[in-house]
Amino acid sequence: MAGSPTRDRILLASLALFNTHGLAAVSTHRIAAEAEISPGNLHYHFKTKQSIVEWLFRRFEERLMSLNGSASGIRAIDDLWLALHLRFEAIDGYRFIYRDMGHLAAEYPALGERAQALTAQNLLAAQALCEALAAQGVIEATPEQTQMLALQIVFTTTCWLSFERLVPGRHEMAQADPGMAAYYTLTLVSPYVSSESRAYLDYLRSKYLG
Amino acid sequence: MAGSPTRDRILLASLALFNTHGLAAVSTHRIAAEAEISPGNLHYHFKTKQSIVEWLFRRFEERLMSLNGSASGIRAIDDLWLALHLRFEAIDGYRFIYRDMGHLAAEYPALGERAQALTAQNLLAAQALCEALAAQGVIEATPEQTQMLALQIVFTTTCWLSFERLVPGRHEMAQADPGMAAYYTLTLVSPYVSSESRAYLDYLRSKYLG
DNA sequence: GTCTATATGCGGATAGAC
DNA sequence: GTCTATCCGCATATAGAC
Repeated sequence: MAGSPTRDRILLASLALFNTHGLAAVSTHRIAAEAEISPGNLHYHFKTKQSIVEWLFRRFEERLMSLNGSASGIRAIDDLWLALHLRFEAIDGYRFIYRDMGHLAAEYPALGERAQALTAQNLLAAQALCEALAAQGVIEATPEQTQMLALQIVFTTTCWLSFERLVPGRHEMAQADPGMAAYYTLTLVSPYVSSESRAYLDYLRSKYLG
Repeated sequence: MAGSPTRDRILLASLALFNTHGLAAVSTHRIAAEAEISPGNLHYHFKTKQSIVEWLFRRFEERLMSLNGSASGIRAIDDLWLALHLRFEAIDGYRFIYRDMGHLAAEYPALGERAQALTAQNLLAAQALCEALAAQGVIEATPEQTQMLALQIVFTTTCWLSFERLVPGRHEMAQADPGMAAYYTLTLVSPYVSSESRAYLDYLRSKYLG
């Protein structure tokens, strides 16, 4: 996966710049400068800017899909808490993808479709997760409520970090707050949590606030 | 507000193109072509592309703020249902703003800050709305739950239409579905709705599904 | 107010030496 | 693999005639 060290430096520099300044605002020249190589050398390793974005997107896909795969092991609230943290951290690491999805899908239609496919997978994983929680008695919900809860979770994990930049007091392109994101998501689950698990959920939420 | 007819045609053409193709992807030449005028004439009416975006953003602000102002009249579930529809339709009419917020804030920092300020106002209006619902006995929630519910509503109204493009089966840049958006938002409120209002809420939701 | 023609700059991508 | 130098095209914005 590392290929050559230079190749990897380019990907790392690109990721950092895209996350900080946005996909559209970062030129290949700037990437080359950040990676401390020449523009020509950059094009030796990646023929086009698109191919850089594709590689980053692939890594993002793989990371999320691996999280989706291990979603079946969730049995209790603290499993959910951990899973949410991991997911928000993964998305935060590639935050430019969802933040600049409009531009990304318009510029690279193939990636737009893959993003849709990824969302479909996330939805399936979230549904499996919610059904597992219901089966374990952690939450009490009708099948329709379970379905909607899964949708809420996917919507939130996908868009929350982008939204966070819109609430004043946050630094626009700077680091996000995965803890707050997980806290918010647990709030969505909260109305459906059974009385046995409620104490632990309240404990987790209060611990975050403190 | 209309100024000259040409000036207004430019704004209308810009809005349509931005909504369809995205802010970054639309050039001033293309706007001029859509408005059936010359590029030079466009710059007679608007010195810069930025000023076009600023005018559209101002209209968007005014529309949302007027909705925020009339939010105090909400007393029952069907008031909420109507208010959500109006809000989603307003946002849908200027959907490029939230969809391309990353690029917009990076390119025009002043507008990014105004978007933050607008979000703060939306949050206040949503809190007032939720408190009114609680005072009327439509919902039953602790102050903290009321607070979080307001946040959920603002998050959803802000980001849902952008998220919708990510779920497969939708046309990326095409028309959205405000009905589905309102349905989803009511689901968020649902756990807190008191038994007296629940029947009507279920009626509204089932009517949408049918 | 509206047009045509053009200046200016930048970003993506290439050529060819080392 | 890496560099410097350069081409090409597009987008914003301007100049000046009508």
